[in-house]
Amino acid sequence: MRKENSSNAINGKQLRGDCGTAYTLSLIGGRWKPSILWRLLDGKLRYNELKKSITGISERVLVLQLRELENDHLVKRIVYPEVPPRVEYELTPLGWSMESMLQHISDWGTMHREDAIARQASKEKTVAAMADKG
Amino acid sequence: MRKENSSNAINGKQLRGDCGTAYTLSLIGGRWKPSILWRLLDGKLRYNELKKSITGISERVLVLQLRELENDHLVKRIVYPEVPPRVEYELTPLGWSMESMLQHISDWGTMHREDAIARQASKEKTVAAMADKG
DNA sequence: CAGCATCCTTCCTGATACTG
DNA sequence: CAGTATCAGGAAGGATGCTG
Repeated sequence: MRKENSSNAINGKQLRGDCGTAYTLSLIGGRWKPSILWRLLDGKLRYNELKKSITGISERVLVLQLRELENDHLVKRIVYPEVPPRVEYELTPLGWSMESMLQHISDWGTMHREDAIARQASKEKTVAAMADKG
Repeated sequence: MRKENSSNAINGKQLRGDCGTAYTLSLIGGRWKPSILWRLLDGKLRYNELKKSITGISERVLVLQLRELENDHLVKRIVYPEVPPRVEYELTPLGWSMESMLQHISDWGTMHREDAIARQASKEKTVAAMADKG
């Protein structure tokens, strides 16, 4: 993914050595990877189904992320030698081993996102009130 | 952080709405944030202690990430009005609420990083063997 | 259908020098 | 001590057009 001799990559290695967290995040930290994995938890999907279900992703990025997930052995790519072509993506056992972890992450996010939104709203309210006065 | 009108930011919002996972990752997905949080799980630390304990991080980045963590209410910044100045960072209750999740993520990473390294090694061995033959 | 190639923009990161 | 300011480089992400 990264040039191995860039200081970027070197620091990344130190981090991975540092603790497992960084390693895990290097796998699922991509912008769209959680969405992809999340959808595949419901079962295998075709390329086009993935594309349509993830609003806003570009083809280029989708393919890139899928290839990375494939390289990391989280996702399996199955090509059917047909015309028209058909390609399906499904989680590998390693991918499935993430299920409870993804659930944990999602739960935390869902729970605390509410708080964050409430905080944001009250903040904007305060700003609005100040603007009213000023 | 991002310009709100960029398509980048819009897609980010959709993602956050998509599932809690993306929200959580937007908080801890930064390159150095896991390291920072991880260290603060051992107790509060001064700026310089953090800097020294995280090898390779630049001051600028450390400050930026700390500010983001502060804005997200994961970390509290305590300034002591002394000379020389002293600033300590500690986890907020919200930060502490991440503990088991971070542990989960770290455990997964530690466990499966071994596999990945082994895979990588056997791959390189194969390549080397092929090079020997060829 | 499933994707690759190309070009472009934005963002992130790091190094260096300076300050209250 | 605990930062800030500025600049540069590289990586990630996006838009579009084309192909087996």
